[in-house]
Amino acid sequence: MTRIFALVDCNNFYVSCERVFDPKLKDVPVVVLSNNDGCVIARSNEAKALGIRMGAPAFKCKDLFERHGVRVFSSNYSLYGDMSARVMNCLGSLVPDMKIYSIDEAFLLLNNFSESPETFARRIRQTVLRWAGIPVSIGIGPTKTLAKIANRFAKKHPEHGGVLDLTNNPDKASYLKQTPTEDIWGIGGKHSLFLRSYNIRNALDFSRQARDWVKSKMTVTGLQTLLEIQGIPCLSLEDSFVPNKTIISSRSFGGCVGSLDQLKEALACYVSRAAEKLRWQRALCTCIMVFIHTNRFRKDHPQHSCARQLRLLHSTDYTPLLIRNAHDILEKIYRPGHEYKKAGVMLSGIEPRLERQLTFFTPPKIRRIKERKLMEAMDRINSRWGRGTLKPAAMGTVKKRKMQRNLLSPRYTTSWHELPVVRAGWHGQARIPAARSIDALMPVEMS
DNA sequence: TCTGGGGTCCTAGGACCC
DNA sequence: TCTGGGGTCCTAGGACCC
Repeated sequence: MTRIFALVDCNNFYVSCERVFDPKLKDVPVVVLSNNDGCVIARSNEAKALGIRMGAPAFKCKDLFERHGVRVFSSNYSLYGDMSARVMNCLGSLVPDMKIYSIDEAFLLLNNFSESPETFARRIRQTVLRWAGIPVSIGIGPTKTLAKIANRFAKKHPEHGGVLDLTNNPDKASYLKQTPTEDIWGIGGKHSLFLRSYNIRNALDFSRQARDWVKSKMTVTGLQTLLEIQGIPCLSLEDSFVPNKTIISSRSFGGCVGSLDQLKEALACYVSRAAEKLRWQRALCTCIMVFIHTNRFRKDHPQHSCARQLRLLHSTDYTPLLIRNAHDILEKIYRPGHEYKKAGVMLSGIEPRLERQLTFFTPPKIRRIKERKLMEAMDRINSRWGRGTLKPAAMGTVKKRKMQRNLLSPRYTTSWHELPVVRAGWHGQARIPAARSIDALMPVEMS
């Protein structure tokens, strides 16, 4: 049976989240910055029109921001994560087969509905807008890659009303022709330049290339993209609960860190966070990698970047053990006399807890139970009272590494103290209602 | 002065094993 | 002069995605 894939993509997601609660942001240029207010990672259409590039360093755009009155925000992941959950819950209530692809995207299967895929997609679009307050675009096609291409047109060209179906579309060739190779999902800058040298400039040109040639030049992943564009599905919807194969936790520092002790504290925080994610997916890891970098933009400073991996004696999710191992690695790779800008940890060799491979060094059951109870208690307390309520002492007690987040909006939906106020009335200063519709303020279940 | 964080998959080469 | 065949695992790097 031919499958019908739909890709639902939230428009300028982070900006849209800010706009739900602040109507003054409508029709004005808005951007959201990465951690430490470093780079531009989301732009409203008005900001895009000003020529602000994705990933542009914020300090280089400062003048432009001021000149055009661009509203600038630090990233507010509490808000975006919660809004994403609302959108996804909404989609999940409308279709049975769905795969969340990223914080702002999900693939759906649109087979077996009484309405036409396009009509149904328009209904999905309206529902998400009403329930979550977030505008989305929906592309439809016989493969995921074609659905992606359709989505691009649905988003860019308002005349489609936010939905485009490329399945059996008589104008498919024309749409492919209007899709530059670098805009094809799976073809990035390098391959796009390479294709250009062969005068392959758009998806239609690419779709006409020989399979053997594409495979030899772009490996099997390139071949997969070719077949998908030709309408032959290579990518399935997949299970939504496939565990990650690696878990990374890392940060750039607001300033620079030179001392081993400070790096150890930072690393303990990252390990602790990664181990939490590991336990969350009920898994254990067998490998741990630590990396540190100096600031690669400071050519005038001595540079050092190093990563080293260690295979653990037995699989684990026990934070103290992971911190100990991370510190051992750090001591081996650390070089005094350098100002480090970033550090991180990666856990890999991940196996489900229930399928644990015992080794000669696996601790006896009684100790494992003790460790499990300790971690469960810590996770429970932190989930009830907030992250970091209970933490390993190795993380330090004083917050020294401060992240730059000077332009943060309130956590409208996840903090009691920061809820939007409709009208202050009898108890003080007025905060104007923020939501586009009252539904946007309600948890999805209530709408 | 200031340049994010978290993932996936593929390939090649070296060390090592029998 | 001639020097096998078939594996695994690890590391490093590249390319891509959001």
